[in-house]
Amino acid sequence: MGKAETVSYRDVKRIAVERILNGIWAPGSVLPAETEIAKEFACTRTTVNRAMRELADEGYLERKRKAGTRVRPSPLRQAKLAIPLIREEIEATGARYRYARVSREGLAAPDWLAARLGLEPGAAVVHLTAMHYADDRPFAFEDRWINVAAVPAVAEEGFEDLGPNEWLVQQIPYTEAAFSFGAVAADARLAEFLGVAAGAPLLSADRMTRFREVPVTFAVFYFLPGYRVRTDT
Amino acid sequence: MGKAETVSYRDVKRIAVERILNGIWAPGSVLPAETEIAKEFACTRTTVNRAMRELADEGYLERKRKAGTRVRPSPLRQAKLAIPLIREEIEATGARYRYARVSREGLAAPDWLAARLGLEPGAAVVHLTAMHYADDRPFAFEDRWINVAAVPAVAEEGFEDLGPNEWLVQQIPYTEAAFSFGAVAADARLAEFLGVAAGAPLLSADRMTRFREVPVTFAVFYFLPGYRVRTDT
DNA sequence: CAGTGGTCTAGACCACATG
DNA sequence: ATGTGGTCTAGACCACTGT
Repeated sequence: MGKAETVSYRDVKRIAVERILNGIWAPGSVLPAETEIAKEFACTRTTVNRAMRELADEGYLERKRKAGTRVRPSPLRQAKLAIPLIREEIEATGARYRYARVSREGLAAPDWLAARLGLEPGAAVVHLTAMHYADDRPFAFEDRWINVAAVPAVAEEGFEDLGPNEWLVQQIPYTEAAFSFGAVAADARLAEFLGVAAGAPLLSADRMTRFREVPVTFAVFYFLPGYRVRTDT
Repeated sequence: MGKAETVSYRDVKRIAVERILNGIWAPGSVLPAETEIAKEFACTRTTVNRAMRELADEGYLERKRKAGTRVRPSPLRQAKLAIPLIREEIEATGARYRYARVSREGLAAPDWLAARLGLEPGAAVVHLTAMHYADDRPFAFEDRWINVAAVPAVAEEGFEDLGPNEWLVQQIPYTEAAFSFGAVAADARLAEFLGVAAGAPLLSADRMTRFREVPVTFAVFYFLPGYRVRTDT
């Protein structure tokens, strides 16, 4: 009658989550062994294993050999952030994106930057500032430093037309990045460029990027008051 | 001579990432079919499949049935955020955590809240405000609304000693949450509680929580200037 | 030591999307 | 129509770790 032919790992996941939510598998308690569950569901252990592995990834379960699988006493809270790629973010709203370079300068890394990136003091860097507009309204101000040793071609690039992010993605597509978010008050320069009052609260987003452990770039974006970063979920 | 006995999906992943970073498998290009790769690595397709599936999860690859596996033209940037559980965050720094309720009030949901949570207008809610201290210095101000229908026991709870987050986790351990971050200026009340000047830039973190689609709670946390949220990576 | 999860193999069928 | 990934089965050996 039913259409059940084979049991999918999705089925196992669904039912397992149901049991966790219902408290049938209570927080902290140990689940039956994979072989047991496989027997109950009439599927192979491989299938159960995949289901349980994913549930562990998702923060529901904790697994240890010999000790077994247990329901996380307090659920692991994790959220995925989609990284704001400014151009796409603006165009997704239907607005027209515009980039404008403010300044570009090659110089020796100041101490704070060298310390932050782990560069030798005085290493060559390029300092770049730029504005991003949505339909000609200010959207974000970018303040970026690029490690010349990591991307020698940056010495020849003026960034007049192409934003540094898009340029860098062409040069070094795959990098590791660390982010942080905070609130800062607009100083006179930021206030002018963003068209807000001095002291206005801005969301600042730092981004540190490495390629094979080598620091590539450190960028700070300042967003207009009211802008929010959201999780996908 | 070598110790190679079997090929692990980790080996496949490692080598695949290496090839992507080296440009051997260039952005946008199509990889050989799983059966081909399995032949090359002298392992089963199952093993290749797991490696490729995880690399797709991690943002390196894009997979489609028939079309095959290709290297993401521009890498998918995603970051994992560990959710700030204030008590743990404070205690992790070695500071002493202290919670203090500011106010608690049962009332009908105001329109903006009903709209935001998807409640019927006038639904019963509890409004709670509280302070979180680190070593008796202000750390964050919490402004929270709880849907009584989702957690009837909240009607009996005063939150004098136990913070709402910890209480809620006991009541409903497994929930779905959506977050957003932004910058706001401290109003007079926030300035007083946090010990900063009015207008100071504060990081605000919203958190909307549901259980089986039912809205449970909406909370906003305001953090002192200087506070930053970081990704794990 | 012994039990549990971690992983690989070998083979099969299926679903989907492209041409 | 056909090729590619998606998934399941059945069985095996191994690695870790609690007792």
